Amino acid sequence: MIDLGRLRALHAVASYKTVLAAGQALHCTPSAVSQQLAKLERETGTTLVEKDGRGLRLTEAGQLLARHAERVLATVDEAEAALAAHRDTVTGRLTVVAFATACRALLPWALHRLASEHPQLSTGLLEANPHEGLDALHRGHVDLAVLDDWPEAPLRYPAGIAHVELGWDLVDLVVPSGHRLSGTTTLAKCRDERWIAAPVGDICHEWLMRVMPGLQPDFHVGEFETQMTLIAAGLGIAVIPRLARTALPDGARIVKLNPEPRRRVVVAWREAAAARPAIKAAEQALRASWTQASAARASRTVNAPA
Amino acid sequence: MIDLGRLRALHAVASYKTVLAAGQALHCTPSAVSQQLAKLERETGTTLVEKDGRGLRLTEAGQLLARHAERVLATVDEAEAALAAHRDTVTGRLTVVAFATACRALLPWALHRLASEHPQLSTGLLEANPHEGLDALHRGHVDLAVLDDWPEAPLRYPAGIAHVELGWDLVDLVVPSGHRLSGTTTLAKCRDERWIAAPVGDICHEWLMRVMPGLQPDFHVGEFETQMTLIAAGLGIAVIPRLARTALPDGARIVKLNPEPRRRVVVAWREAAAARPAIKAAEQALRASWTQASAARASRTVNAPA
DNA sequence: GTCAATCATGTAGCCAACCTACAACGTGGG
DNA sequence: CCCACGTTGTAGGTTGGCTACATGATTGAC
Repeated sequence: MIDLGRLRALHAVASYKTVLAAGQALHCTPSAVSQQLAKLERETGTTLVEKDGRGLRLTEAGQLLARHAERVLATVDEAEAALAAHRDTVTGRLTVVAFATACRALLPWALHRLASEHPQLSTGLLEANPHEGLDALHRGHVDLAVLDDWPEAPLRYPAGIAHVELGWDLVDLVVPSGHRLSGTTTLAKCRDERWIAAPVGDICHEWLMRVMPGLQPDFHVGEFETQMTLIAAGLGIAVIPRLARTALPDGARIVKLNPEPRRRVVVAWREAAAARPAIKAAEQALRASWTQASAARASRTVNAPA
Repeated sequence: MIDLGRLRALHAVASYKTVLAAGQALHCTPSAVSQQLAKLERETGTTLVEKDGRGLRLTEAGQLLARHAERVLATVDEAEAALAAHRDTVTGRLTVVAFATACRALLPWALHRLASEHPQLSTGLLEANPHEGLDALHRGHVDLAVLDDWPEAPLRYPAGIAHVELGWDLVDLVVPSGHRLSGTTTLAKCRDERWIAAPVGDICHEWLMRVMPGLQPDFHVGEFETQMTLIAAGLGIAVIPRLARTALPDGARIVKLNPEPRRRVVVAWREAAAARPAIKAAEQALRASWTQASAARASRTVNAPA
């Protein structure tokens, strides 16, 4: 197939009328241009230029090919321009995986912000636990992952996955209103309570087992709202991250823990896609969403203290 | 600017989904394809492919560029196809230069034939003497030349000009009906006649001076028709090529010469343009036109003998 | 008419780019 | 857990392009 360099040479000669000028335009010697033309003629089996006095003149075939060359070069230019535009535009499709609480408390605002700031970006959301999320990210099923990373059961980030910390999510002990515990306590002192935990396999359950080995919860419930309802009904106690807590139902109250358990909330992406503007924009949106949620929690705590 | 080979590699990977298959399609090793992709990524500063299990997957930027690559490659294909079609099509513009007599006796039929057989060909005609014609051909002002080449004053064909003989045009002596000469004669015996010749500078005049050195014609007239009218009026004698002779006017008759003077009629073109189909087609048309004119002269001679 | 300027085009040689062969690595399936 | 599959890195040979210089041809001026 025809080589682009040859087409460029022909086009330059067609434009500048002389091999010398074409060479200057292409930043090379006229000899190089001449050789390119000669090879183009050999390769196409066509006479493209003819001598014309001191200079030369394109034959009809040469003019024909020069016109086509112009189209080809223009098309290549378009491709480059489109790629350059894509390179620094938040566009395309961005799929995010997040753990359940983040899906509820963080992602709606983040995705809304993203959509309004970047209309060309189409978004998607997948709820999954951090292990699944990391795997989905690694396999390219999603472009961004929002993960909860417990210090006592830390995640393993595969090579090629970059991550940054969004912030720390503190964990409170929630007990029925009339419960004996009050003020500040430690998890060790709660070992004999009736526990409400996440289902087996859930990372929260895994963490709890790691923090309190041998504990045998009486309830296994995934949604924190349900856990709180169970607490308010006086059936047991549970540890609940603040990000997951909306309003405290009647019949439940908070007991501070010391040391305060906490999990890291992390945003992760493939390093290969790190340069993509959509990734950076999404991370910014998540960060904004995080500070907004933190502020909301703070004001809620002030307005309705435990 | 982007290289075509890289675009081809990307397009092949986009089409065949795997570097291996793309390599087979491009008749090279997967390593070569991989390297092309890597360079394309470096050059564009964009991530175009990402690993996906055992194989790989195009990023959005990769898909974008692959789509554009398809357009580019298609445009290049069009260019090649157009050039190939042009290469073996009688098309474009063909300008012919011819000496005066050929313009009248040969070219009308030849150009007509050419136009009817090859509607895509546009033709042009320029009347000029052989020297001017050869120069115009050499300079590229015309594409084909029909020349009269007198053995006694032969043309010099510059390098790069090819020519073939179309045929020989015999020359007769034409005298007034009541003239003393009859049968067969020689030019030498006519030296003392009143001569009608072409204008000074005309190749026919040049030839006559070469054949009969020192001759001083009394009349200098370019058109042979006029010469014959002068002869019929009894004003002198002249040598007239058969190609230029239409009907013999009353008052003029032919005297055969021995040896019979003759001129070669030649078709010439630039060797650089020899491959052009229009050149060959025009030469064929001229040849057909020549045999047709010869046949017409023969029948006219039979029907109206001197 | 001659001479100088201008322009294209060969040639030799250097250099960069490309491709192949081979090995190493990671992945998915039995 | 191992094997097949696919990509990617590396070394080496080859091709191809470009430069510098010389040559040939043409034009215009003195």
